[in-house]
Amino acid sequence: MPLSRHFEIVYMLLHKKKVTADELAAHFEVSTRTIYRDIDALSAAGIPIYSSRGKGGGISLMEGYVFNTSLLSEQEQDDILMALQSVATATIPQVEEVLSKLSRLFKKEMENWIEVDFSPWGSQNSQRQLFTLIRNAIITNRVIKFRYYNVAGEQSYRSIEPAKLLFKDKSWYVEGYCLNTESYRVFKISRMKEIVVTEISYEPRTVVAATDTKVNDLLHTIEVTLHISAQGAYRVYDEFAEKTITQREDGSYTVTAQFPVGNWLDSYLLSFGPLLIEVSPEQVRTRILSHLETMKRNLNVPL
DNA sequence: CATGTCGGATCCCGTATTCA
DNA sequence: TGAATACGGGATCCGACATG
Repeated sequence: MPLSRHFEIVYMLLHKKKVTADELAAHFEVSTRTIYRDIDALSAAGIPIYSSRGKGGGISLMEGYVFNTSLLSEQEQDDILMALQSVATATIPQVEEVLSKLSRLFKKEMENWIEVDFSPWGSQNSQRQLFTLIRNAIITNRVIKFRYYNVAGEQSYRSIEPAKLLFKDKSWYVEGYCLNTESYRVFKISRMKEIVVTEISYEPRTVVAATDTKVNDLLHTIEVTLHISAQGAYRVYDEFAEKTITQREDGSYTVTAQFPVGNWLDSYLLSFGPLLIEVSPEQVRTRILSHLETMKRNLNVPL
């Protein structure tokens, strides 16, 4: 998928001012020729990328060019996802802006830019249908009713005026005005059962408050601090919001972010492999270590 | 259509050589 | 001695063709 590679190239260039085509080729496991074609595409898309020849040369961005890093902030990714999935609903102002920014960079099929995986942990195919159902309810302004299980496992029946679909931490959420509690709430789609789109229509309410905290409350999250080596730059900038990242003097990164507690977090952290230098808090570190011990035993690696 | 391979062109730069 | 020139290695660039 070339578009995501284009993004990564730009991000690498932002943080290492000069990179040779060979390095990029090795990093992406493609040929240098392909890298040059990417550079071509990027500069054709209006990114001030240039390369200097000869010894000590390499590919770099124009001096002083500050890429709008908010381009990839979590919020905007969410917006893009939403926009891509429900093109007709473009009622959220930021979406327009983000899409035009993107289309300026990548004029062509940006449908492929992000792969939406509706079933990250298994074969929950039904989530896709739910998603479509809720999306249609939003578009047509219909109240939906459903049975809901909260974090504590308690169930309740809700009627909401759905306002917005959110994609966060690998799951879909619907935000809406809950008629039972008369307030805006966020619901995790996978915990919604027996969803019914009613005939009752509603007038879209004016302001939908941004609800990062609400979503986090819902998720049982924990604040985790990661120390990731400089070689992990592309993952850091790909996967974390700008404001959570601090670069150290030696080029490595410290990231502090909210994560959902559980096995997913463990696998996620393990996926960093040698890029991960430190992790806190202690309880998370211990879990990772015990996973590694188990793996060692399973694979019969001598201690 | 994106990618890889090949071959060659071109450039930059440090170093060695030549020349006035 | 100092300036001009030659050379070679490292790097970008590009076209043509093959592959899947």
